[in-house]
Amino acid sequence: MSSKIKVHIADDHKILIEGVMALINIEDDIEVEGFSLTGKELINWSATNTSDVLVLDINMPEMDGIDVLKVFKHRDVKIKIIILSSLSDPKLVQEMIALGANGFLEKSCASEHIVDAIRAVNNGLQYFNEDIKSKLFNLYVASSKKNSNNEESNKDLTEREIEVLKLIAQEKSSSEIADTLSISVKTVESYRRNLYKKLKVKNVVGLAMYAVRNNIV
Amino acid sequence: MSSKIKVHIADDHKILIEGVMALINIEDDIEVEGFSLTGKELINWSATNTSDVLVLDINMPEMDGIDVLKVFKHRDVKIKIIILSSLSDPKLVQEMIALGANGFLEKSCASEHIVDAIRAVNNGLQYFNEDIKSKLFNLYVASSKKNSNNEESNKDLTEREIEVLKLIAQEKSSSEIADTLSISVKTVESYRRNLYKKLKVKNVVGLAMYAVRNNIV
DNA sequence: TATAAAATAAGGGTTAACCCTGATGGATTT
DNA sequence: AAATCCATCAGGGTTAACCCTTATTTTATA
Repeated sequence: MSSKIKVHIADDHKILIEGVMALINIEDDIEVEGFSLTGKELINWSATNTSDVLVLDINMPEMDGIDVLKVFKHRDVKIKIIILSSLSDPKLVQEMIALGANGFLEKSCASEHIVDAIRAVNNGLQYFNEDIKSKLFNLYVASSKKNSNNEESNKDLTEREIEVLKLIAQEKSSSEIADTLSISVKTVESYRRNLYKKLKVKNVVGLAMYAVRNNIV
Repeated sequence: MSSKIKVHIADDHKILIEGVMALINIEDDIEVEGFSLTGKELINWSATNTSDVLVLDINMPEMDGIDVLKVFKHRDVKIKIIILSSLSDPKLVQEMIALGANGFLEKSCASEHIVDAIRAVNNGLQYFNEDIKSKLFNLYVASSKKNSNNEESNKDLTEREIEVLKLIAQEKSSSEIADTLSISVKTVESYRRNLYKKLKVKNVVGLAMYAVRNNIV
């Protein structure tokens, strides 16, 4: 094997750090590079140091794991991140994924999963336990259905109204739309009014939101 | 038990219908109500009949399963739908979920899964085999990261600009935003101008599109 | 400490959006 | 034949959006 996978651990509980270190030190392809006890310490560490994988506790005082992820994302820190958390709120997990987390482990999960997770993310894979996958999957299904329900309730738009809406969503003004469709500006304004009424929105922003949410682009 | 779960089967292969019927008839809480050999037959059937659960093959000649889902959705047909397919392209599965599918089974899966799936969707649950869940999960993670990458490329929006953008996306006017944030209309207009420049959009429609695409709502 | 960036605000102007009313010819449906 | 619905257009009005410039205070960072 070329070289060991370097792991940094961030948690405000010394006992957890030591536990994880013990688990990792059994393996001969992984080593603990160091640890941080607070978010700030971690940020400082990251300014001049790096590792292959970061095991990050989400609940830390002052600056928590989410804040750390934001800073890392902003500074484009290249490190694989495994989140450790005691609870698995899917919304939170969703946010952490968006912020660049590569894996997620509940603290209650079997301890040997940590080394599997480390190897997985180090190889560019994602690592989420089944429970999280199921919860996120349900969220995902729910949102897919919600989006498509909206889609259905607007079939009463006419062809021309949809054309105009499409052009509005392309940031065109009424006069530009009139030119494009070779009709008068007044006609375009009529369609706008119909769209406002039919879609029950207050202004052009509502039209744009509707258009993008229903893929009329 | 109150009454049996009624199942309708739609597939252009008689042999598959008979196989599924055989599997179902073993169970004493499920019964086959009938079957359709084409999409059109199924649509006609649905006009005057119903069942609790529909087992729907996605590959049928003329009118395929997707078309059927669209018609059902449009007519707001209330029936739980389990998709049967030989291949599990995640994009396709995604579309079917959006169109109202409640479960998904690969034809290659163990045959006893079909009755589990029927009971699950009849109880209002989703039923997807693990393989599909994993594939969709990966899609989901990928899209979350992509969205957040966009978000990053314009991280130069200030806190206040994001607040204003959020309110704009809620169809609020500059004066309403000024009230909400307890600042002057002129200040709000300053933020608008900054947003136009930073996001390189022409008008408020561009702002709305950006907001909804980056989940700033 | 100096410099930059963010949040705040104003004056003053042009244009596009938005609202109301009303109208006509053509297509479809009853 | 009557009633809708659609696509089209107009007059005339109010307000909000949009564009330019400038400037102060606070906060963050080099």
